[in-house]
Formats: sequence, C-alpha cells, structure tokens
Amino acid sequence: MKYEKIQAPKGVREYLPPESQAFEWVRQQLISPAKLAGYQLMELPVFEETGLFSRGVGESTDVVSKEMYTFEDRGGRSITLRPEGTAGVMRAVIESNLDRGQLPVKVWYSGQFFRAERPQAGRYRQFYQVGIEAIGSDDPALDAEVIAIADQGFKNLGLKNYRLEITSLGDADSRSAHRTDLVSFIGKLDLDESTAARAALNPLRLFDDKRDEIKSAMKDAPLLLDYLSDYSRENFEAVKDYLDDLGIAYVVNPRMVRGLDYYTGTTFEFVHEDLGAQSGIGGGGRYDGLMEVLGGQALSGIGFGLGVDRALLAAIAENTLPVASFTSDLFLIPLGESMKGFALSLASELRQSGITVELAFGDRALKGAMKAADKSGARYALVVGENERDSGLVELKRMSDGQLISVKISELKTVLSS
RNA sequence: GUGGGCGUAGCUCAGCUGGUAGAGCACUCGGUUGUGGUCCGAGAUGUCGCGGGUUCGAGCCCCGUCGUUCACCCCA
Repeated sequence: MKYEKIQAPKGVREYLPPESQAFEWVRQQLISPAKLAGYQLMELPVFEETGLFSRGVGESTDVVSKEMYTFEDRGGRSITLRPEGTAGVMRAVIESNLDRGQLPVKVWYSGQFFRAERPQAGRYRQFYQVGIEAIGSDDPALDAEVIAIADQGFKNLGLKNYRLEITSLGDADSRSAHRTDLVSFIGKLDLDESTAARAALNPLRLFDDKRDEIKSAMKDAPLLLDYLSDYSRENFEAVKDYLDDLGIAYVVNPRMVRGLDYYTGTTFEFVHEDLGAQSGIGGGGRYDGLMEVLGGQALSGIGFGLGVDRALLAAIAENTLPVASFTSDLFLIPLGESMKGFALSLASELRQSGITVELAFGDRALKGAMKAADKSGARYALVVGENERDSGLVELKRMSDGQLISVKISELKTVLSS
C-alpha cells in the first residue's frame, strides 16, 4: 500500500533553504527602521472574529466580500483568517486599553495574512507582511515619519527601481462633496453592467481600471484632491514639505485607489517597476474613523503594510541580496572518530563568539568532507586531527583561493571574526 | 470568479507523423597514505500529475480532474 503524497494548499508560498535565508533577511531589513524609531512588537492572532474585518475593513471591499477565509469554529463562532493587519492591531489596542497611556501608540507586527484570490506572480493566498501602526496623533510629521520608515526599509534592501505615490483622501466633508460630483459624472458614462455595479459600490474604483476605454472616459473625472477642505489641504501640504525635507522622492497620484475602506487623509503606495502585474510592494495611510467604528475612542491613526514576498521578488529582480552573508564562516572537519569530541567543543566555543560554524558529520573520506565544505559556501574550512590538537596550531583554508593559513587555535576567533 | 500556457528522473528539459523512456546538471563511490572547485571512471534515480476514453498499442490523440504559471480582477 502506497500512500499518496499530500501537497501544500493551493497558492501558499513556502520558504525553504536556501531561499529562506534571503526571506528572513528581507523581513529583518524591512522592519528594522521601525524598531529604530521606537515602535514595539505586537504579536497577534492570525484569526479573528469575522465582524472585525467586515466592520473595520468594509463590507463593500473585495477583500471582505469575496477574498476572506471564513469558517465556523466548534463553538459556532464565525472566524476569519486575517486578510490584513491594521484591524487586528486596533482591536488589540482597544481591548487592552493601550490608548489610555501615552500617545501615539507605536507598534509593529510581522506575520502571515490570508486572501482567497487566484494565485499569480507575487500574489499568494498566504502571504507575509510587516507593518507598523501609530495611533493617537494627527501630526503631519507623523505621516512623514511613517512613510520614511517604510521607504528606509526598501532602501535597506538596496532597492532603487520603485516609486512612492501619495495622495490625500481628505476628511469626511472633502470626500462626500467629491463623491456627489463623481457619482453624477459617472452617471453620464455608458458603462457595462459589471463596471456600473463596481462603480455603485465604490465610484473611486473606476480610477483604477486598466482598460483604455475606461481610462479615457475617466480622464476628466473630478479628482478628490480638488475637493480637499482647508484643513486637509494644509495637512497634505505639510506632509509633502516634510518628505521634501527628508529627501524622499514621491509622485502625487490623485487617482490612487486603496482597497480598504478605512483610509482617510494621507494615503500612499510603493510600486516596484520590475515585478509584473502585482507591483505594489507596500502601502498604507491614515484612518480616522477606524478606531471608533471598532468600539474605541475616536483617535486617528496611520500605518503601513509591506509585502515581504514581493520585496523579496524585487530584491531578486534588482539583484541586491547579500548572498555571501547567508553562509557560514567556518566548516570544521574532524579527522576520524577520535577527533569528533574535540571538534564539537571547538565549534561550540567559536559559536559563543558569534562565529557561524558547521561541522562535518558521518564518516566520509576527507575529500568528501572538503566537497561538503565547498558546497556549504563557508568562507573557511579547517581540518582538525591529533597533530592540531596536540600542537595547538591549525591550517585554516580560505575557500575563495585555496590558501592555507597557519593559525593558533587560541587565535581562531580573532581571525575568523575579521 | 474569468481566460491563456504548462505538468516526463532531485533540477532544467528532449522525446520525430502514437510502437513499451533519454540528456545535461546535481547526487553517491572511486582515481591508495591529511585538504574542495577541473578532469576521468563507476553507480543509483521515474506507476511520463491523477482518472477515464480512443487504439492491437498512448508520454504523445480526446474528455475530465488536480496542480502550476501568466493575465484580468484585486492588492502586499
């Protein structure tokens, strides 16, 4: 009886060695600027009560209406695998009263998210994001800082071929004035049924349509940026000024559309140029009403989510991965059974100094062990036999050029960490 | 959810108008005594995604299904 193999669920992205090293590096680089800015970790559940998303993200969004993994748990509760991060953060902040302390609350998160979409290049049903949220301040300097943190994450990866697009969705008054005019503009267009239905749900969506006929029809549509209230406009100007001061390049895209309903005010997206259809590597914005809608106080917040999977694809496309740093410093080969104990101790000692050391296992011939050393990509190889143990002197082999370097065992740490 | 491409050894693929499966790379061992990357030799490897159909005969044709990939849509 032979069992069938079980496959991973459709559309999930797994990271296995050696690629996982690059993935971990990318995730680390993306989030480190937030840590440097005093954001603190929030470790959250990957599933939440369904109502959190239908209420927080918005019933009319595609994400909620057709892309959520929703199921009933054994207690008859409706549960949903999180499709995004902000709603969960807000829920936790409210539930634990973090907003009763000093403001803004500044947190970061990292983990997997789930959307039941058709998989595609850069689009997976389980995907990874890192993100931050800053809650309880509407200072435009905070908007600029949040954008700068995201931008620094991409710079840490060495990325260049991306652009930052920003716009402002204004406050409630700005949006309702614009919406009235936009709806009447769209009403005069001759649209097919499904497009009209989309427009009825959220007229802004038509700005995002890729079809030429829609693009040209929308060419003269009223833009939200022209409807901003004085407060919103001044706020947006301030954010742009700060970005200029920071030397962060951006383009204002008044037709930007975000897929989540809670965004207000400053809104932004990072778009990479070498990625194909799924080119958004990160995005975010301000959300004024979200906390209140979720039963908390009426505090404003701003945050972003960065796609780790896509950032990795971008780093591969731009060839910026520091591949050399993904391998060990030393590959240690004990000569014969009797030297294994000595090798284990030596490896352990070196590791305590932060040196990455791999050991040769099994009883392969020295030649085979050297081959293994070569394939591991380690910078140095070292054979230890009785001679070395007794004399305290070893021949360290530099793998890049094959040179043997005589070193005292006591000085290995120094040589290897340089 | 809609549409197109693809599914043959671990990987990349070849397999002519249907006649019972191959290459390169990788892998293991060896080319005698303690140092890899080159070279040479030897070896292991597949229910040709799965199910059904047509046929004397199917990896090659047909249908279905699953997976994968790209695009629409949507977004990270």
